[in-house]
Amino acid sequence: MAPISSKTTAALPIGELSRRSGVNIETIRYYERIKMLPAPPRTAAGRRVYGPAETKALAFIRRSRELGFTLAEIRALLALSVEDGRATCAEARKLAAGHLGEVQAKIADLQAMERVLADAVRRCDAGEAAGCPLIDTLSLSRL
Amino acid sequence: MAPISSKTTAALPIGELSRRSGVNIETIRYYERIKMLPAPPRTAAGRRVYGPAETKALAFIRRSRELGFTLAEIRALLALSVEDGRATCAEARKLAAGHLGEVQAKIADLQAMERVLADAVRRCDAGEAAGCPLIDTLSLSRL
DNA sequence: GCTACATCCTGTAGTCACTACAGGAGCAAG
DNA sequence: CTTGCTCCTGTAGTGACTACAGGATGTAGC
Repeated sequence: MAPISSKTTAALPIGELSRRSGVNIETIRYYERIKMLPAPPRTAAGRRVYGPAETKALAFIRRSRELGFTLAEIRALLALSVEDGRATCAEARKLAAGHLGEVQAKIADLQAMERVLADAVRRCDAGEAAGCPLIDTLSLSRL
Repeated sequence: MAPISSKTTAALPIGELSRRSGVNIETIRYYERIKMLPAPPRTAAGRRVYGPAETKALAFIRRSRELGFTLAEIRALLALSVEDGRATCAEARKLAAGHLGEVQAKIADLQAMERVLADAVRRCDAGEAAGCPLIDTLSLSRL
């Protein structure tokens, strides 16, 4: 069995954290600048040293970004993640439900685009009479 | 019957063009600045006057934006729309097919997000044992 | 100790497609 | 003539990064 505190994430330089988290070095520094991530301790020479806390926060941010949350939303979620209790969870649920609605709306938008595009491409392949069906599709506006 | 050349779009000031096209005034001027739209003639006092050609170009751009094309892609499509011929149409088809692929990929991404979000919200409603299922979902990374 | 080379630092500017002013001029109606 | 609208230019801000420039530091081999 692995020891309780395995030292694999004990103290990482930014490059190693970047490699492990899949988050760009520049992006990590950017998160620090805009106060999404706490400023980590530094070596005598001024290099950042990341511990488990920062590593976890970054993983949280990355995961949230993958789910499409904005940085503003993630800031709120991060604040909620340190507290706990029923009210906190309800707050988080509300944020996520709102975001879920936006995701679903965006899917619907994209599916509408997909239908029109697929149809135009198909008509292009079918080789219609006059002109290009694709250009024609873009030219007609329903106004 | 309406006369062959109805004068409804003969010469519009920018505000009217904006209202009819649904494109923001600032956006129309922005398109002119980045050369997406040709610079229209001006009145003696320097005000823009839009004719049918500009109106059509703007409608083309708007329609293309609604279908998710980038301005760079639209620039290419606009160039193609003035030419014609089989090669031109094939070129347009290629652009649209590429874009269609991107749209489909984005839909797949969003659907993956949707699944995870919907599941997390559902588990939140179910009132699980320890902690908030939503925060937990965001905390665990598969790395 | 010296030389490469990798990694890190700060700070600034660029990306995309707008959007929002500030500060001023022109025009139409009452 | 004043009120209020539309229009003009030019600049700066948005979100979420990304890409340098120009320099300091760390590490490995000789």
